[in-house]
Amino acid sequence: MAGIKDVAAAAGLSVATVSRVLNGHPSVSEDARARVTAAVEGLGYRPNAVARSLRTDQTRTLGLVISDVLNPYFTELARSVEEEARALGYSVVIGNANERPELQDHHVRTLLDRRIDGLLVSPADGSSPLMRQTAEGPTPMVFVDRWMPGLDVPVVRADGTGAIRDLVAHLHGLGHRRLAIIAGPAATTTGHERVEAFREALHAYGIPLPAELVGQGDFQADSGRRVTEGFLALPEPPDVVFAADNLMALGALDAIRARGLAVPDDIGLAAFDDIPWFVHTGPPITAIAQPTAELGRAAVHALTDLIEGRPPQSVTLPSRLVVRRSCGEPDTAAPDPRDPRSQL
Amino acid sequence: MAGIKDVAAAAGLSVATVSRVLNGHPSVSEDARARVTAAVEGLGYRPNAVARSLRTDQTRTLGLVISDVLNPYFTELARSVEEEARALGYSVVIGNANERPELQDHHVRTLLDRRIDGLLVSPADGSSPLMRQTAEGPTPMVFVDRWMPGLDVPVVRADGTGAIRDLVAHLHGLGHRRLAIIAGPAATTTGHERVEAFREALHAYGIPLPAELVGQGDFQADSGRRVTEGFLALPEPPDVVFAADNLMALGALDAIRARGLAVPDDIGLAAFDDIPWFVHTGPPITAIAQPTAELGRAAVHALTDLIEGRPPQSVTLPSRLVVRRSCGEPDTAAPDPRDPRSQL
DNA sequence: ATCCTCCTTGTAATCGTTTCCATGCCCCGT
DNA sequence: ACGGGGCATGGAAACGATTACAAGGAGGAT
Repeated sequence: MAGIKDVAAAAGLSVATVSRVLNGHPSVSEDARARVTAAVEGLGYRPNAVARSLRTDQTRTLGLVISDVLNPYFTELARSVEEEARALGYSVVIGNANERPELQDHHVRTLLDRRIDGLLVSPADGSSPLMRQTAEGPTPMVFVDRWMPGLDVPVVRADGTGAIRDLVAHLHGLGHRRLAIIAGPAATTTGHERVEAFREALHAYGIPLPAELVGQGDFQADSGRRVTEGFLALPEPPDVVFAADNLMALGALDAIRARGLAVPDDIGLAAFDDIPWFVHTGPPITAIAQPTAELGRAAVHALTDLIEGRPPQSVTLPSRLVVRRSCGEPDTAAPDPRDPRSQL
Repeated sequence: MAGIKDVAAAAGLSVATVSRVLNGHPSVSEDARARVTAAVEGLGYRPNAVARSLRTDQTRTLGLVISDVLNPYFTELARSVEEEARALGYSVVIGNANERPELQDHHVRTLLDRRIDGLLVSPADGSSPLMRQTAEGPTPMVFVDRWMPGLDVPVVRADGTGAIRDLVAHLHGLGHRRLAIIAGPAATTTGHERVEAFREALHAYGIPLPAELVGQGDFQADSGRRVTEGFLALPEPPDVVFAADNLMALGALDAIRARGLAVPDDIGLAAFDDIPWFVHTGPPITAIAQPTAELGRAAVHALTDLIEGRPPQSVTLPSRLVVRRSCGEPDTAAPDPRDPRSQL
């Protein structure tokens, strides 16, 4: 493969000049610029990014470690991160932790070894020592969606409390009183925050959240199924099940159907995280939508700010309730025929 | 950040010995090994992968360029590729082409610049000059799912003809005679192959496939919606619409509902590519399932074979029909309560 | 005791860039 | 005419690892 030396030889110039042309250095003659351009063209030369990175100590690459690629929420987050990063001249390398702390650490280590310029993490685990250490290390880092408290790392996330209050109001308006939640892992911020927000919102209506109506899930469909089976086996099953993420909601839907029950007539279902498919399920699922794409963009900005020496900004964006039919007929007489999420 | 020199100094040895220890070179004393290990531990040293790559001319990284991350089929493919690659000691960098040839080229170029050891591509476009050029270049390459004819590049893919025949038989058995298809872009292999297989399968039953029943989509939901609206506006609309991928099927479902029609009573719907959500739609959608995870694994093996100098193997795996309820009640009296896809 | 071999270690070249510094040149002001 | 200040260019030193080659030392065979 042709190197910069070959270009220099072909252009009859030194490698220094070729490098200057390639990097748009001002102090280079028109003539030299033209000769180099021609030689580059002729040889099909492409600079070796590895060598360049070694020398300049920057890779123009961002790392993104997410907890589960198969979760459409994270997929969309990843897409938006990549798009924004590309617009700013960075590449993105994604590491999928699969909700497993040791895999998460593996990816963090690998990315650090590769000398990425910055790291975007949605921690699968509340207490990874590697993460603490990384946060204190020289590589810029930003948390997105989930975070770890007590670290001096900017956080970009959505706040669900308002939307959860709206959801509870909606459910209460529909006459539901016995409400259950499938929680995420307690080790994640999103895992317990959503439960607490739910509990508080219920409290405002004087509704308690007893322990038997709080199921412990792990953000995967199977756990939603399992927890829901438990709810349904209760002497007094809940009126509505609220799943703390979309995958567990799907599992819950499975469990309800397997039991021969109908949504929403026999039991209601709502989910945190709205995904395009929720429009098409039977029935369409009421959900809390995060501004996923904006989160991705904001995270990239916070990270590049950090990398390029500007003061970074933690961001918290609001989520919003999207009412569909899985908890009973909505209050509005005529449901909007063009659901905003039906635009895939 | 600590470098190999610091380790050497701390251990009282030369960098050469340190490097040897790090790479498991046999000829190094127990004593040296221990001193180096201690120094590495003490300094928290991690080798700089960039420098290593420059010297050894290998990055232990694979590139994967797919057409659309938001398509669950590709997401799962990516996941399986990453897992298998990791098991073999490689990292994976994903490039999302978003079905746009110029973006695809951008990612291919970036990956090549980064000197990845091998490239896995599902071309968004049948005729990218860059792709031809890359195929002839020194970087090992393998096509997965889609491919470009006329290039000496191994192909790992699923064959849908058998399953499409099964689908047509199923539809015919249900009494459907007027069958339409939403095709993918003609520039992709999967785009036209599926139409041809469909046409042939119909032919075996003496059913024609007139031009007005072949809609031109682009593998995105919107195109499915648009094409289906066209079908429904026909003087004689089809009995069943077969979408060549899952996203277009979702668009079709939208269009049908928007028209106030019911699936399968008013019109049937089937899709190529089975995804977990098809179990939960109203009604569950009959689809053709590809062995996605196996495809990913096989692709990684073919690529690493090429990289490591073994003879690579093109692989074609069969797809299979998964009958659900979107084309009418299945023939079997009692539908299987445990749909295989309900395991997310 | 001498020589040969094997094992361990160190010195230094190398990978492909960027960039500091020195050099030569041209042009301008005096 | 001469000095000085750009400007364009080239030579060579990094960046942090791997590895070819050389060399020193221990130990066995003669």
